[in-house]
Amino acid sequence: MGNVSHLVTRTAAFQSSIENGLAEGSSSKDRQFVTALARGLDILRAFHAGEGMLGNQEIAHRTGLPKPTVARLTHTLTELGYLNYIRRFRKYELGASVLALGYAAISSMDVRRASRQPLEQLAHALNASTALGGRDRHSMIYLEACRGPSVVAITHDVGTRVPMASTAMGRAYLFTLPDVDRNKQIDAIRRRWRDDWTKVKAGLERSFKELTDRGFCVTWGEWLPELCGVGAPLRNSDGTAAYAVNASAPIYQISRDRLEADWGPRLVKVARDIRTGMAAQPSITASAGPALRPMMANGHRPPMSAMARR
DNA sequence: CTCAGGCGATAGCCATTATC
DNA sequence: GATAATGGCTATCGCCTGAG
Repeated sequence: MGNVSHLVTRTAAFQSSIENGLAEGSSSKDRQFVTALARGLDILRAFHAGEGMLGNQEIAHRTGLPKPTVARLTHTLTELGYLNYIRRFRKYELGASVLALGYAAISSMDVRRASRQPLEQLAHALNASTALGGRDRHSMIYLEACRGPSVVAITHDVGTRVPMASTAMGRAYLFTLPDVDRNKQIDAIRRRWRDDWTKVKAGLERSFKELTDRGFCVTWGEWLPELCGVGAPLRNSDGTAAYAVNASAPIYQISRDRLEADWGPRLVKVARDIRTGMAAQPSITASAGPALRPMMANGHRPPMSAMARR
């Protein structure tokens, strides 16, 4: 495999790469598509984990929106609690209402509960980082993340976004999509990486062959040069690929042979165990709701948004 | 302390688009 | 098709910082 580290050599570089054309996927002819809403959501997406505050100028740069438009939207989002304005720095940070949305989404995912224990056990057994991911437009986003006892170099947490094209998790997800959906995603990837499409395509093809032959794929320094990993798809009971799992570690900690002979088969088994666990568990709304949403004194449950605002 | 320069925010106007 | 809402462009204002 050639050196493709220049494609995306840092997480920040990847984050920048997804900054442009955020509202893509919409059709100008689609009368049901509300552009203003999409733009508002794009502004929220401009904020990345660990980056702190952003000013309107930076948001405008990241989203490709005009500054006055950004100013209006950030004002509106602030009024609604989705952004906080820090007067001292004249910048914005994500507000509590965003957390409420994220919490509401993540707490209702059966797959996340079913995956936690198997991923934790695997992370400890391999001394690796393991994760469950789902699609986020043309990226993968971590829905669960576990770390082995002495993994020092990888600090990806829940909410981390990684590229679909150059990670084992993303390729595993792509592999099991229905043809029509996969082709759409690959078209988008080709547009995004048009300058390096030959290399990206070669990587995808190699991974798809591995997935066909063995049920998992291996990446070696293709996203971050110091990182390697294996990925496996996680299909819904109806056969569609809704998620993917991975195990990753710094390159110096592991040999490629061991990735292929040991980690891959183990990850495939974990994916199978998670799917079995999902089938055995009742819906979150029936089983975990009370534990997640404590009763108030009057016997009512506080709304999620109210809990997150505290 | 003053001033200039840089940066970010926004008001005003007008064109375009969405909605009814 | 009428009206309201949205968005883009430009100019300007205000704040901050560093130099003198």
